[in-house]
Amino acid sequence: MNCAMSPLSFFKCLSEDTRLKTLLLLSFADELCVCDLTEALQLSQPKISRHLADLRRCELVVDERRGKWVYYKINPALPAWALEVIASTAKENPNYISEAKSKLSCCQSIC
Amino acid sequence: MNCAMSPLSFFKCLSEDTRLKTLLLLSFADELCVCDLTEALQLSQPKISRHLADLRRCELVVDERRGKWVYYKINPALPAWALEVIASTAKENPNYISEAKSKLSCCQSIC
DNA sequence: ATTACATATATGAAATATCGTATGTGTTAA
DNA sequence: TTAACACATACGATATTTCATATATGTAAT
Repeated sequence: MNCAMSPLSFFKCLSEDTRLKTLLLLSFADELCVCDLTEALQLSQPKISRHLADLRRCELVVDERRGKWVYYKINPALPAWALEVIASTAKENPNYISEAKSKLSCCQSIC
Repeated sequence: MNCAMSPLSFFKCLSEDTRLKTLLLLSFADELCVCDLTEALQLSQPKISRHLADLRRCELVVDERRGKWVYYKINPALPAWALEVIASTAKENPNYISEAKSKLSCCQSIC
């Protein structure tokens, strides 16, 4: 996935299960590290990491290293319409992420 | 593309250029036939038709035959959040469809 | 019935996306 | 400086999507 912020590349990012769930979880959690996501989604670390790299390349998320951990959050500089798509999708589709969300109740990187 | 209305299949529909432009055009034009879309997007009839079939399967659009023509419109029964995603994407990304829109000024099926 | 036109689908080839596994990089603590 | 941990990336293999081309279906008019 070969980005440049356009509606098409934006939706391409949202068109894969791991990336979509990651974005929706971030829309609730504000900030998560890679190990939180591997726990929540029950997926391998390289798989999570690869999809986070896609999201970074499209500038849908920004990362920040703090010590051993790398924290990701939704890019606050995204256009308003894009932020709203993510927020309303998260809000209106609770079932899609409820299971992952429950495994996030106590973040690995904090607790 | 193997649908059932879920956020994931919704965004998969929006993740391809032809399908996304088709939806955004429909969001302006209300109703278009296949030949309008081939004109506006300058693409082959089977290509348009195939993508419309995907959109139908996911229930993002509904079709109605009237005489020789088949008219498509956005499925009015879509959940509100999905309708809003389409509408706000169309509104906030005028450049993405301006060229196609200009070739639609006089619909083939009507004029 | 035959023709013309609008649209739909089947088929295999080509392009693209995704994945598991192995390995590399950066950080911390001993 | 070594070890342990968190994360990133490279590499093939596989799966999925997309496409062009050919052909089928449905409608209307003759």
